[in-house]
This record gives sequence, C-alpha cells and structure tokens, in this order.
Amino acid sequence: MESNLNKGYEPHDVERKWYRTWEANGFFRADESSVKPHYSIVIPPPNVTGVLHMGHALNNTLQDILCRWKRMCGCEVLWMPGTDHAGIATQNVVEKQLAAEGSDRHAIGRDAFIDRVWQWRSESGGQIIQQLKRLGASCDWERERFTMDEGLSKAVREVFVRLYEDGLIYRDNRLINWCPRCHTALSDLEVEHEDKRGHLWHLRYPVVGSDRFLVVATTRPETMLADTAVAVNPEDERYADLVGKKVLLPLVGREIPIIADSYVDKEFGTGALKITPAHDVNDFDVAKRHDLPLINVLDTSGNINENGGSYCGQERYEARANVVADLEMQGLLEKIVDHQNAVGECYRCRTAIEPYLSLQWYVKVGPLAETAIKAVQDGHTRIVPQQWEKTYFDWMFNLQDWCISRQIWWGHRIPVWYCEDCSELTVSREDATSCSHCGSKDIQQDTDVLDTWFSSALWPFSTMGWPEQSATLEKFYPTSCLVTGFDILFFWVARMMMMGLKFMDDVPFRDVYIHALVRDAQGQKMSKSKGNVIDPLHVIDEFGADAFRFTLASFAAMGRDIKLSTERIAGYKAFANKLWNASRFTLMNLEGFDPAAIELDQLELSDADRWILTRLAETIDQTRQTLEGYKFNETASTLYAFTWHSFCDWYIELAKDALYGDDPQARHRVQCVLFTVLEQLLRLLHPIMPFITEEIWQALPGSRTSASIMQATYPDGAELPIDRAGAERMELVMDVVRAIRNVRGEMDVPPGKQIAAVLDCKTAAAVAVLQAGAMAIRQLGKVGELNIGVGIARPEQAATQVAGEVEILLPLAGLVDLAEEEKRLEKEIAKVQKDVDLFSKKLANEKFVANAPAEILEKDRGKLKDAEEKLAVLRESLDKIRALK
RNA sequence: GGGCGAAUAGCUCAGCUGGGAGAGCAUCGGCCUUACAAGCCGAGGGUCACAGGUUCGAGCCCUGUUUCGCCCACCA
Repeated sequence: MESNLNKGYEPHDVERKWYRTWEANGFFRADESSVKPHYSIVIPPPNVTGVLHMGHALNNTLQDILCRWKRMCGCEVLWMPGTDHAGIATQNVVEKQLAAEGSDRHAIGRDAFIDRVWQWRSESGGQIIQQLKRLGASCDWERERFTMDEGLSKAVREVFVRLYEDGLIYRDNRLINWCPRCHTALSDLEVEHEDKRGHLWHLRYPVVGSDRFLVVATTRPETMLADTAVAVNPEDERYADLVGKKVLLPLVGREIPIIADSYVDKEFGTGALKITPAHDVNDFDVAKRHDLPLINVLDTSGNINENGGSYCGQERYEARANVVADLEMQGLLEKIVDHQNAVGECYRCRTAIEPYLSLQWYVKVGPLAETAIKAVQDGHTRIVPQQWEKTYFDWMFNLQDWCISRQIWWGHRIPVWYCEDCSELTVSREDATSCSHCGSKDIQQDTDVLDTWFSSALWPFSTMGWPEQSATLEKFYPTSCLVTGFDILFFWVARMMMMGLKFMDDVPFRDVYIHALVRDAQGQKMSKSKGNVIDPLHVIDEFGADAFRFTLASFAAMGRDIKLSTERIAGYKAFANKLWNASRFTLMNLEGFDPAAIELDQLELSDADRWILTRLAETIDQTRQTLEGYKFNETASTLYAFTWHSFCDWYIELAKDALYGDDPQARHRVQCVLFTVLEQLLRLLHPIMPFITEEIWQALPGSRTSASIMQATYPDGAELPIDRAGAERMELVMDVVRAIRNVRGEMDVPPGKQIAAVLDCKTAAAVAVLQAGAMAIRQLGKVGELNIGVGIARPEQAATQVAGEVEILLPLAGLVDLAEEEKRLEKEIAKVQKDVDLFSKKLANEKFVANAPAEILEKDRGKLKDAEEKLAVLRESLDKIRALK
C-alpha cells in the first residue's frame, strides 16, 4: 500500500509552497466588478514598526477564518491589508537610530528627518506583513495601504478641511497632556494612569499680617513656585476668617489671595488647596472662575523655567527635592504623609506627563458621537459580544473634545497656513502658496502633525479610494465585520464610527467582533520586560501554522482572556498529524478509485455508512452555525471531535473490514463514503487549517472543479443522505462494542486475546441490527465466537453488561475469576443504582410530575426504565456469580 | 470613585432560551492491533467560590459576601 503523503506531517515546505501558489494565482484578489455578494474586512493596521505578537496572530487568524469561509460560501471577499505610520512610535525608532550616530533630528532638520523615516520604512518597516503571510493571511496584498500613502493623505486633508468648514475643528489654548520626553501634546486617551505610592506634603504658607500659617497639602510641592492663590471651601469654618486675606508664597515671596471655592474638599488634606492654574487642570478651572493669573514655571522638557527664580534650569524632580529641603530649612514643612495617587504617563514612553498650557487643534466630537451612538442603538452596527455595547455607550456619552495636534514631525502635517501679514488662517486641501484672505505670499504652514488615530479613523473608506467615489467603495463599503481587541475600542473603533458616518453617511462596519486579549499561561500580559512573550513565529516553526491557528480558534471563546500555553498547541499539532494520517489511510485505500463515480443514493449503505454521513451532516450544520455566530472555539471543538472521535476512532476502523475483504462492491461502497467524508471534512477545516487541508485535498484522486481548496464551495450537507434511524442502529452496535471493551478493560483481558460473546436481545429488531453489525463487533471487540438471538442459550459463568435492549454475556471460562467479576459487577451496580434512585425520586415528586413539560417527563421515565432494567440484569448476574463461588 | 468580567476535575478552559456536570492535557491500568506510540483501548477524578432566595427543578435567574482581573475617572 502506498500513498503520496509522507509518514508524518511536516508543515514547513507545505506552508511555503501553498502560500506562494495562492498568492501567485491571485486567489486573494478581490474583484469589485463581481456580481457575487460582497464580504469585506479591513485589517486593523499594525504599526509599521510592529513585529508580529500573539495579539496580531489571534486577530488575523480570526479574520482569515472568516474571509476563507466566506470565500468558500460564494462571496466576493475583500480583506484589505495595510500598516499604520504610528507617528510617535516610528519617530522614536528613527530618533534612536540618530542618537546612536551621535546626531538628533534637530541637527539634521525636518525634511532630512522625514526622508530618514521613509528610508527606514523601505528598509525595515513592514516586516509584519511578511509575518502575517506565514500565518496564512489571505489578504489582497495588491491593495496594501499605508496611512501615509498619497491617497490616504489626500483623504486626511479632505476630512480636516471639511470638519474645519463645518466648525468641527477648532484651535484653543488649554491645559493639555504634555509629554516632556516626546515633546508633544497627547490626547486624554494616550495618557495611562497608574496608581503609585507617593507623598502628600503639608506646606505652611504664612498669612500676611498675622503670625498664622495656612497649611496646604500637595502631591507636587515644586509646583508651588507657580501658585497664584490658595483656595478653601466657602463652608469651611476653620478658614472663614481668612478668605479675602493673603498669604506670602514661600521661596518666591509673592503675595497671593486666599479665595473660597466649592470645588475644594473640606475632608481632604488640610482643606486648603494651593492653586496652580498653569499646572493642574482643576486649578485651571478655579482660576478661570476667580480671574487669577497663570504662571508657567516649566519648560517643554519638564525643567523649571525662568519664572522659577533660583530653581530655574532644574529638572522637575530635582526641583521638588530642593523645594522641599528649602521649605524644611525655613520651618515651613509641616509634615509628609504617605499617599497613593494616579500619575499620568505617556503611553509610548512611560514618562510622567505634565498638564501644560498650550495652543492646540481639537475636534468637536459632540455631534459626531451622537450619530455614532444612534447607529449602534438602531442596530446598524452590531457589537459582538453585546456586553461591549455598554462600554461603548459609556465612553461615547462622556466624550471630551479630541486634541488632534502633535508636536512631532512624522505624520500628516496640519493643512493650515498662517499669514504673517493679516494673521488670518488658510485651511486648504492643496498646499497653499498664498493667504486666502489677503493674498499675501508670506505664509507659514502649521508645524504640527495630526494624531495618528486621525488617519486610522478614516481607514475603512480611505483605503478604498475615498474621496473618489470608487468602484471599491461602491462594492465593499460598509465592511461586513471588524475584528479587533477591546484595547482599541475607544482609540479606533469609536472614531471610525464617527468618521464613517460623517463622511460616508453610513456605518463603517455591520458587525464589530471584539475578541479576547492573549496572555501567558499565568494570565499575565505578555511583555518584553516580563520576558514571558511567546513569539508566534517560533510557534509556527515548532508546531506549524495550522496547529497554531487551530489553537487560537479553540481558545477564542467570547468574553474571556486567553491564557496561551505551548502544551495546548502541541495537542493541536497532534491533531494535524491525526488528520494527516487518516488521510494517508484513506488515500492508500483509494487506489484506482474514481470519485466521479460516486452516487451515494445508488449505494446500499451500511448502518455504519449512514451513521458517519449523518454525523457529517450534523457537523456541517454546527460548523456553519458557530462560524456565523463568531463562536470560533465551538467550531474548532466540533470539527476536532468529528475528525478524531467519529471519523478516525470509529468509521475508519469500521471501514477496514470491507477494504481488506474480498467483496468488491462493499469495498467500492466504503471507498465512496470514505472519500466523501474526507473531502468534505477538508473543506470544513480549511478556514482554520488552510495549509494541511490544501496539501491533502490536492493529493486526493480524481479531478476537482477548482484549482484550490480555497475556491471550492463550503459544504452545506445538501447531497448527504441523512438517516437518523440508521445512525441510531449503528449507535446500538457501538454501545455493544463499548460494553465489551469496558469489561475487557476492567478485567485486564489482553487486547490481543479473542473472547466469545453471547448477545441476548429483547427484540428481533435488535437481533437484526446486531447481526448486521456482527463484523464490527467481532473486529472492534476482538470477539471470536459470537451468538446473537432472543432468549438465546446463556453460558453458565459469564461477565455481564447491558446496552439498551441487549444483554452482553462474556463467558468467563479461562478468562478471569469469579471474584474479579463480582467486584466489577458491584461497582457497576452501584453506579446504576444511583441513576435509579435519582429518577425514581424525581418521578415520585408530584409537583415535578404536575409541572414539568411532557417531553422532560417522558425522557426521565425512559431513563428510569432503562436503569431499572439494567439494574435487574446486573443483580441477577451478581447473584449467579455469588452462587457459583 | 464609577463600570465590567471571572471563580466549574490536579492544570487550562467549554457549558446555548434553567431539565441527569463536559473537553483537552495530566494521572492510573492494559496495548508496538498492517493510517497514526504525535498512536490505540479502558479507568479514576467535581459541595460548579460562599450564604440566602425564586422554581417541580439552579453551574445557569435574583440578592448579598469573599477573592482575583480589567477598563474608565481632573479630589489636591
């Protein structure tokens, strides 16, 4: 016997070979002129600086499963790939390069720096795209986009100008989040808060014209240099007499007023709050109410500036230490209390951010959010799992205006020009050469760039050619589904919703499927610093892409984090190997077989055939349903169970008799069924395991209607003969086999040893079923002499088991001793007795009988009857054994 | 401070609109049976976190408690 397949499955060459073939033949290509129904997904564009991590692997595996499945279902599928220019992250990478060369971006200048970034991108950017290919991602790579592409830049300009014209973009001078290391403003979302142990310093401010002190509590003593007032709660009797007076600000010598404002919490600290309007958001608001001056004591690097007097030039934490020391020396430090509070950090470099007063551009999100909320409320976009809707709404309802300007160089430059002559703004889709107000040529473009997420927000339509009314948009917008992790629900999903609705007048996607985050086996977030990162590429090397994908799919239950372990992946590698070997077996036995001759309805199918075909039909049904509902883990386990436990464990074993026998008709019949089941199974598995299924599918005999399994149709079970009665008959045969195996196993009968069996049936129908299945019983139960009948002659000493209406009697002679069988029976009886007790108690309950649905009652009555009958048989058998002892 | 989620076998997790607790791995026993030892056959293992409640019936629904995890938030 031979087959074209190697003995064990070796993924590497197979993966490389088929991926190349698919790509070279354009199988990933989407055709906008197709008349087929559309299915489209835009990839969450990974950062151009990115390397494939587990999050990407999961995210893209799920997308690929959907895309391959929908393609096979007859859809015209567009999976739009690309990368994100990742402003700050990418700029940081290139700045590090420059630093290594002893240079920096200011030394080489803006234009040269931008050139360097592009150079970096062409050399080492986008390696993640190659890595996605190793995963098997079937993106339409010919359409690959980059958020800094010309087309996408045009879209960005268009959106900026239109939002400006609609009054939804404005410039304002406010306290923003400033990163002193990146030297840029950040949106609220880009600031991460982490609780840290710190201190609360109690400082004494001398009250002018008295010998009293007003004690303020602060977490940031160095900012006292910029205090312009001290505030107390108007209800606070302790300080009522001080309101309107002044304190002398220590170290600085400035007199500042004591004011009353209800913002101050009497209970916190001392109840007196130093007001530092230029360095605290709340203080800023208080200052506005009381018309207080703003004093900024920090520069853009977080050092004290010239307003900080003698502390000028000191780094902020250095200044803090010095301020505290100086106050202490002057007896103005009352005490230091331990205190925990949340410090805002830059999400890119973890530097503590400063609230910093500056002029920035904002998007007014109110009106945009309103439509985005309504779209979800009205069901135009469905969030799956639905629990995330609440999070989405909560965030949308509390949205602050979005700060979109960044003081970095790498990104979409803000299309605004300032006139030196009339100081008006020119906001333009094209690069402006003159002021749109006075015509002056003396204009300067804004030096800032846009938040990276501004261009990402346009991704679903900018990648499809917008602002042109392209055929791609026509065919594929709105997209069918967005697959993403919840970590970017706010950053990205919410903003795409707003922009899509604003500019396309329709939601960007029908479904948003939110998947879990991947963690390590201990449930920790994977991170380089923790050293617990599992590299997807190593996993692919070691276990193969298919095993990896299957693992991810089977872990992708909704609403829970994924704890990934390599043990689990190894298990699915074994699964791939199992499929491989089952295929080898099938191919070995299909020599000279022509699948074109298969006509299932012309064959005299055995119960085993009916059973496996019916099981296949059920599997098809479940597979389609679970994929439709994004229940990837259920898809995986359905297919796993069918492949291993139905097809391999039973059907292949059952098939051997006919395959090795000398009845050509039986052989042909089994070949037809084997081929049918394997071929459809491969198609069912293909979305999850694209490589191995293609390799095997191509090795099948006969010719296919399509060149690749990718283009074959997804099974729908239409042509399968579903025969539940036949399947049930087979289940009885299987139960008998299991019962025989159980006794053999329990009594340690060597597997090689043949035994005799007597099957005493209650009905002639059962006899017929078992006679039809006699060969299976002999083969799988290793039974030699087999007698089947109603009220048949029974052996004197026998081990007894019961399967439905069949008593199974295995003559003990020479096999085991009576004591063994007695023990086994006692155990079995105890088990069945429990069932009898349970159901008789249940059915004795009048309320249960009165209230439970008839269907349940009937089921339970049947179960009780079965258990009682089984119990009687086993007891009788036990009595006999005891009598014989 | 608000919100969300989790707690089920030794481990990792499924468990649908409430109807006799499941899988994989691990463990134990037996097998190199002509697709597969990356395998085959069998077995053991659970007070479904705790306390109440609703119900004929609760892992599932309700209330409270405990322990973890995450997200959001301008109390110095």
